[in-house]
Amino acid sequence: MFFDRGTYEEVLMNWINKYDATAVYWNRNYDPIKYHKDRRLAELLHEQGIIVKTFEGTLLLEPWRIKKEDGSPYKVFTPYYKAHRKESVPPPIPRIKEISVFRSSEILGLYLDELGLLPKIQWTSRLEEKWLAGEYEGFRKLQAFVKNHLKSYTHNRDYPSIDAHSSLSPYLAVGSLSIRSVYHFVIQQAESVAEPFIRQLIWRDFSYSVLLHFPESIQNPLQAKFTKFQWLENQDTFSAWTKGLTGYPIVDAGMRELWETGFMHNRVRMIVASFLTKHLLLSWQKGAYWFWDTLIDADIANNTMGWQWVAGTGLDSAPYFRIFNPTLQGEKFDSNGEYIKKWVPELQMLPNQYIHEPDKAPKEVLLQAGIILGENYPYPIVDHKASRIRALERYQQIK
DNA sequence: TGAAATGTTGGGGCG
DNA sequence: ACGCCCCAACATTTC
Repeated sequence: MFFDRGTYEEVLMNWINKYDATAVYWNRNYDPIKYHKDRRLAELLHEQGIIVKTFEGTLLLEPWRIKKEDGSPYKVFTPYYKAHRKESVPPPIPRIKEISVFRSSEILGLYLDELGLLPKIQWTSRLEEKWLAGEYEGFRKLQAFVKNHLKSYTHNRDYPSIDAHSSLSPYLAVGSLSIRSVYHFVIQQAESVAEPFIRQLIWRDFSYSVLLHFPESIQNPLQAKFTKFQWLENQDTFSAWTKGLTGYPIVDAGMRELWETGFMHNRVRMIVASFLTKHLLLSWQKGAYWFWDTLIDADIANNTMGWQWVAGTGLDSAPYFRIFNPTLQGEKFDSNGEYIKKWVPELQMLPNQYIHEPDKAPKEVLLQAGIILGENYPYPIVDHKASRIRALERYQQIK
């Protein structure tokens, strides 16, 4: 791998001239901005007489491949999924054994640290502990997942304290692991074992298909009527949310897991997103931007679709009245508080009975657990019942 | 990929 | 023994 500095057209043309390159190969990228940039680059290279070959390495099927009979894009997942399933996913291209281009010692790139991009403060150490980069590590995770967790995936995937997910999302997001390799590895298992996971992979294809047809949905609600929705502006509640200081343990645990590891369990992503948009009435765009900034697996299509789904502004999204109760969600999916205690250590001594609502615990119990509400753990920043009613009223106006 | 409110049923306590 | 009430427990409707 080599580094250089400059706009990518400049750098590439410079290298092409320097090494007399005759062809440039790359994998297509479907982030709308990058996609158009790549298209312009291809034209530029073409004009210069350079051969350009691009490949599919990001999705199971190209985002324009699955369309309804009338040629319009699917807007609902299940029919998309069925149509997708009728197509066959091409196998990955075999590994290239040898590239006879030039010796890598002849290439004069910059060293990574010459770019001045490495952080001066060592904030990445927790991330590096959890995530090893590269295809080898991604494939190792895939093997371990299929061997140990795929069978129980459907049953366990909603429980954040159980290690039942694949952990492949960062590798897929940055492209260090080919999704087609993942597909063809998983599909060797019995259909009933493989299919629930494949279905999740197809959500990813679906989100790219939607994004391709509605690129402005990164910024704007897919349902136009939500353009006039008045989200609140409140730096205090937003800041409490980002720091995991909302007083709702499951929300706080999720936000702190995100901050420390760049990852958050999917069930908890839905809970914290629902809390931001419904309980705090802060815009999903604000939440999406925070996720984009902090998630190691940040993926523009998945992120956009996920947030629009929760906020109820998307095409095939949760109805406006579907508001998660953070206490109930905690009780259902982290019943013994294991996940909460891992990420919110100040609640570690609190008995399970009160772990999802510390503010309901009797004084003696809190004292015993070393918790002083308002000092080392916050009171709930909003009242659940009141915020639920407030959100329903606001959303009702849009309906 | 919800939760709350409301409706229905049936067992048990009790006069 | 019987009717009445209470209220879980479950089902349905509504937001």
